[in-house]
Amino acid sequence: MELNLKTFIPSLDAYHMPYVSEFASFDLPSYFYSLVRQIPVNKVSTYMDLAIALGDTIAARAVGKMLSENPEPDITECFRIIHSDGSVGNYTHPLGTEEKIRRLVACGIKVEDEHVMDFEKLRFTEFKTEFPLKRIAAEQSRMSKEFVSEYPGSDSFGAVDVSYYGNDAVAAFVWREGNEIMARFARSHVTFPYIPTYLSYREGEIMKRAIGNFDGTVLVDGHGIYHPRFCGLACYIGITAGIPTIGVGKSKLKGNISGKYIMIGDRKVAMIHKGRFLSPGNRIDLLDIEKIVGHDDTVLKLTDEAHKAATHFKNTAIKKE
DNA sequence: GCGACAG
DNA sequence: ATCTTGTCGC
Repeated sequence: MELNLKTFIPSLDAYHMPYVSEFASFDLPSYFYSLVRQIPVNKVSTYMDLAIALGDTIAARAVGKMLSENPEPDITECFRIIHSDGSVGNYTHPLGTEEKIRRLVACGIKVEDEHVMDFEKLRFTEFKTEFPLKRIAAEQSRMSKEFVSEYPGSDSFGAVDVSYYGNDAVAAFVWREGNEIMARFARSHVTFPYIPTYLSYREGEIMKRAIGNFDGTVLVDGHGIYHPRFCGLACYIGITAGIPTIGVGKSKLKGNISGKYIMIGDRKVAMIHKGRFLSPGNRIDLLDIEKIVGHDDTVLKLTDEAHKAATHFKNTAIKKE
C-alpha cells in the first residue's frame, strides 16, 4: 500500500527544515590566493586592501595568517602585500623582512628605511572579486531569521569544544550518562581561518560531526545570538542541525553591558553568569538558560569537560603524528 | 601608546 | 584557538 503524501502532508512549511549553509565547505584560502595573484608584478597592495576584497576589513589579520601559510610562494607571490602605512611588514621566510625588500626591489619597487616609496602610486586595489565574506555575512543575517526561541525542554545536556594542532582540528563532544562522562570526537584539517564574527565557518561543521545525533541541549564554545548579525557559532549549529543550543563564551564580542545582560541595540542577547557570556543559539531563550544554570550548576561544567577532552585528544593522538 | 577584534 | 598574523580608534 502506498501513502498519498499529498493527503498526509498538507504543507512542507509545517515541518522544521534545517537551514543548509552555502558555505559549509567554502575554501576561503584558495579564493584569497587567487586574489593575491591579481596584483600586477610592478604593484603593491596592503593587508587591508585584501581584506576589503575578501569582503570585510575585520579579516586583515587573517590575511597575514593566510600569507604566512602560502603553500605555493613561487606561484602566489606574497611579498607585495605590505602594511597600510607603507612599511613593508613581515615576511615568513628564513631571511625575513630583508628578503621581502630584496624581492620588491627586484621588481623595480623602491624601498627606503623599510618603507615603499611612492606607495600610493604603486598601490593596487582593483581586485576582481565577489566579496565572499559579504556573502557569508548575508547568509548569517538570513540564517538568524530562522532562530526559534521556544524551548522543547530536555533532561540531557552536552558540550562541544575544538582544539588545534596547526590547522588540524579535533572536536570533542561530551555528555553525561549516569555518573559517567561520555565523549565522541571528530577530526579534520580545517582551511577556513579564524576571522572574528565568522567563527562558524571554521568550527561549525566539525562540531556537528562530534555532536552526531545527540538528542538533548548542546552547550557550544562560542556565542549564540550575541553576535553583530545575531548568528554566532551556537546559532549556526542549532539552526543547521535543528537542535537546541546555548552559546557559552569566555570573552566579549561587541555590545553593551547592562547589569547582568549584554545588549546589542535594544535586543537583550546574552547574560553574564560566573564570568561566562551565555546566549541562546537556537530553540531556547534567555529565561530558559537562566532557569537551567540556576537549577543545576553542573551543566556549565560540561564545557570544561569538553575542553579537557579536546585538549587531551590533541596532545595524545594528533601531536605525535 | 594600548585595547578591541567570539575561538 | 595557538605560536605571532594587522588595523583602527581612543
